[in-house]
Amino acid sequence: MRLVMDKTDALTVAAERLFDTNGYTATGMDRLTQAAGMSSRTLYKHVGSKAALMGRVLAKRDRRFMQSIELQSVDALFSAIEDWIRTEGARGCLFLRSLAETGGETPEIAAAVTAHKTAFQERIHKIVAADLGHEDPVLADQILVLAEGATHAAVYRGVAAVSAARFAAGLLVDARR
Amino acid sequence: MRLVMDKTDALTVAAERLFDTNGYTATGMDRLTQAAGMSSRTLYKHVGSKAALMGRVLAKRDRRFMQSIELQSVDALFSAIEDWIRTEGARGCLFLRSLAETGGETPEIAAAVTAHKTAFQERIHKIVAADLGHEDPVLADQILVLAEGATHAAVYRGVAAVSAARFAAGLLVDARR
DNA sequence: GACAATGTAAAACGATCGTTTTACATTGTC
DNA sequence: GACAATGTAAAACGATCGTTTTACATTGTC
Repeated sequence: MRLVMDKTDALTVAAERLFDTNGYTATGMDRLTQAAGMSSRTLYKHVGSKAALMGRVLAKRDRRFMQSIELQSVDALFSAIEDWIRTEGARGCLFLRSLAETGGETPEIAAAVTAHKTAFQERIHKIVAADLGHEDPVLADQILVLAEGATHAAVYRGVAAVSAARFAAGLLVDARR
Repeated sequence: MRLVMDKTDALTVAAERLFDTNGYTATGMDRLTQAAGMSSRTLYKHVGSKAALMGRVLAKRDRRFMQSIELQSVDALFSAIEDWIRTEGARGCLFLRSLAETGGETPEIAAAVTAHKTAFQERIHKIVAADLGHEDPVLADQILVLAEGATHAAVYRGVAAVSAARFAAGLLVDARR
């Protein structure tokens, strides 16, 4: 485990913030090099291209988000989503946004999004199974929709959207217990 | 009522398609003029700027979407969302996407998104009230989250996401009846 | 302390961005 | 049929895009 961030990590962190708040296409390489304190030559030697940088950003975000939802109950899931939104803000899912921004035609981005959403679905299935004591794919699909809805309704409704999702999820889980 | 589309309408239709499938920032004005069969001079005389064009596109999409959900039951709402996705595809809400793409800093877009989401929320409250026979803001918030979730989960789960939302919505409505 | 590796700053690449202008043709109206 | 309005095609505006190159400084290793 590294105790300090090297320059490449710092670049990824800075890039995630810029892409998230300003959009992938609208963020220029000069803003990225400047924010990372790195020359463009070094940036290109390390990551190869803007699309590859976004691939790293999304892979890292996937790890970070997935770690924050290593949970055993549906209620804890929505609590974690609320925490995430409180600290990170709510601008909609960065994965879906960057996929749509690029028309699904940037391979590094498309691959990262598929990997993340597959992992996210599987995680929700596991959380539902742990909560209920058995698998329930039907309920898991409902919880997935609520989680995605909380993330996106929060853009204009704030954490109230997550509270509504959490309460609804509780009712749906109880209906299946 | 006009029976044929004039050139400005054709431009808005073409622009909606291009912005929706390729993203707002990634779509250049030359692709727009070409798709609309219109010189750039005429385009600028009519709409003023790219941001203003997007404002028109979003205003028109708002009207079209809102007309498609003039309904009196929650079940019919999700049926309409499923129809919409079957004919239009699912790339996530164009309003939220263009807002995020521009960092919320393009006035024409920010205004159109606020107007749309306010109207959307109000419509869901009305649909819930019509279905239940009385107002229920708590249920309406839950339905809003499910609708937003269906829209975005459908990007990778297809219409199955809408079916899951529809079924969950039925349970939540029954719990309040 | 030689030297390869790795970094920097800055210019340059060709392409494309949104927008305006030029020069002219087509249209609709009195 | 004169003439203002409205259209076109195409060049041009300055800015910026992602990426590469040049010329040189700093670093780490034997």
